[in-house]
Amino acid sequence: MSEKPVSSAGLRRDMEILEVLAGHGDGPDADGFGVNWIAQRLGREKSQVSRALRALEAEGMVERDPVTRRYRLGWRLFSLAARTQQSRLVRVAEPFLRHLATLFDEDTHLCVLRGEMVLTLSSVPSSRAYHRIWEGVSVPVIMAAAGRSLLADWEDEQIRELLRAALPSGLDSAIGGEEQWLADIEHVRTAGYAVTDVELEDSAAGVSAPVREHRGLIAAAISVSVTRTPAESRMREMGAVVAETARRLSTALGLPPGAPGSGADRSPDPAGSAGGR
Amino acid sequence: MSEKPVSSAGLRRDMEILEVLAGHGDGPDADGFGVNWIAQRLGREKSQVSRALRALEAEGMVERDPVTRRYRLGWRLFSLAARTQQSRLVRVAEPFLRHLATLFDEDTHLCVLRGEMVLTLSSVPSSRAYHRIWEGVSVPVIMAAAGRSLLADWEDEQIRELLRAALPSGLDSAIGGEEQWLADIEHVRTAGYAVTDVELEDSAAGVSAPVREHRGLIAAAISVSVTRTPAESRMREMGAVVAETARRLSTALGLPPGAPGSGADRSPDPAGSAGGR
DNA sequence: ACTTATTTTGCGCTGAATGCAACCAACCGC
DNA sequence: GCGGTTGGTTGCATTCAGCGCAAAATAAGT
Repeated sequence: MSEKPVSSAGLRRDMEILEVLAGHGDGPDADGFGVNWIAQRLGREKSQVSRALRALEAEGMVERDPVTRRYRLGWRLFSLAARTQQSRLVRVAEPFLRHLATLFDEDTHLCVLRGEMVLTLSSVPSSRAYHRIWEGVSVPVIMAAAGRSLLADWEDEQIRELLRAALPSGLDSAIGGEEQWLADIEHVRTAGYAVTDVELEDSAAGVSAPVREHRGLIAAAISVSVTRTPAESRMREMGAVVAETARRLSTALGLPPGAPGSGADRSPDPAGSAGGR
Repeated sequence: MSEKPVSSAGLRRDMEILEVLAGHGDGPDADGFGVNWIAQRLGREKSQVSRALRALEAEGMVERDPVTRRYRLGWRLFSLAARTQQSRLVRVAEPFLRHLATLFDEDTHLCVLRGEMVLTLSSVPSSRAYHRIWEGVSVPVIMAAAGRSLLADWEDEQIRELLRAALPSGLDSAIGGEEQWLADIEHVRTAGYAVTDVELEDSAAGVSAPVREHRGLIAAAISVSVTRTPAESRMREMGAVVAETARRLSTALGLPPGAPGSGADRSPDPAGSAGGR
């Protein structure tokens, strides 16, 4: 009659504490929070919070600045998440891919970037008959429909470098020149998806959108290949849907609500003058 | 003298469970883990694990596949992890790592010191095929390529202490003796980077350089592992580039242009942070 | 259907978390 | 130096929540 004894009290308390520590935005955001502040915010006993925090620290869930005595989230959370993110990606993405595959009735793929190659992790085929199996196959990033989405966070300079290295011959016209690429990528940054016309023979055209993991980095891309190219407007429609799906997948992977385009901080050029090769 | 009332029992149990869920590599890696398997692996009561998992699920720390009934880490954990200090560091460092990875076409890592272990925060793989995933994994500081860079600000005496504690057997020759270490570290202080020959099997050799945060303290290290060892001179070239990149990253983190060697204040007693005991 | 494998639940008992208050330690202005 | 204020830890009796055992429920084979 009272309530459900669903979750244990101690755990709930710990989670509340972690949530407070995670919550940037209110209070002295500067760095970390003191015991008293947390206790007051949760309406709990100081002693309780103090002890809980010491336990959490012993486990590495939080860490304490030795000088300011303030707590913040610890390395253990990061470590746990980082080790699992990889395997989690495919599993969590599957229903999203299937949704798109049935919605458009086109082959839908999940791709990741490895070096300068795009690796297809999983595919959901359309209802139409045989398809080429892409799972486990790598193709050069400039050839893949998902390429533009996967590179969206790269510095323009790095992209140019990659393109110049990967476009030895006069293929420029075939897959679009450097400027076309940069324009496409800018489109990914603003609109959230990419539209490609002609690249690999098998997947003539397609739309793709970047998927971000918990840290906000682009971890993968959803790519829908289109066999018979529809009208331009239709492609854009599809792109918007794919982008939205990719965004929801990102959230399911733990990406916090903020910074969808990751416009947060385009960090300064790491290359600089270090040209030596 | 029986035991230490360090950490609470329930929390420790929960952490052990999470650690099992994060640890893919043994057991039915495929998808999550069942209650029984976890209980057996931890040597705990099934009932205990069952209840703990339900509580963790209610908090979103783990999630259960409704059909296979297996557990795996949940969105809440990832969401929290995204807001750690380490995540911020990773996000800022990523383009710098990528720059090095493409420049050398070698795996590039960002590592931090945690107690006497080196935790790899993020890795950017080279174009060459499959590599071991190091993200979220810790290795002893004496085994890591980044170790020398991370310890560069320590007092010689403390380094000796650490080495003596960490070198129980006759490994000295394998990874270089005390004096070799101190010489290497002195090299980091003067030249800004470290070169290591043979440590972990997987990352045979590499170069690394320390990254400093706004106060000038070493917060992390960039480490480029080299699979096929190139000539000595080439390694030194790479070292210089890595050091320069690390310095740019430091600046991006808020380090003022001055005091690159941070000879400013060799902090008197960092020993307080010593881990287990 | 039966048998096995896996997970959940009921329930006394014990140990660990709770809350209060006292205690400790900085920090601040004077 | 002193009293005051803020921030954090510790001692201790009470009490409640988690523990383990075993039995019930559920799923999965055969």
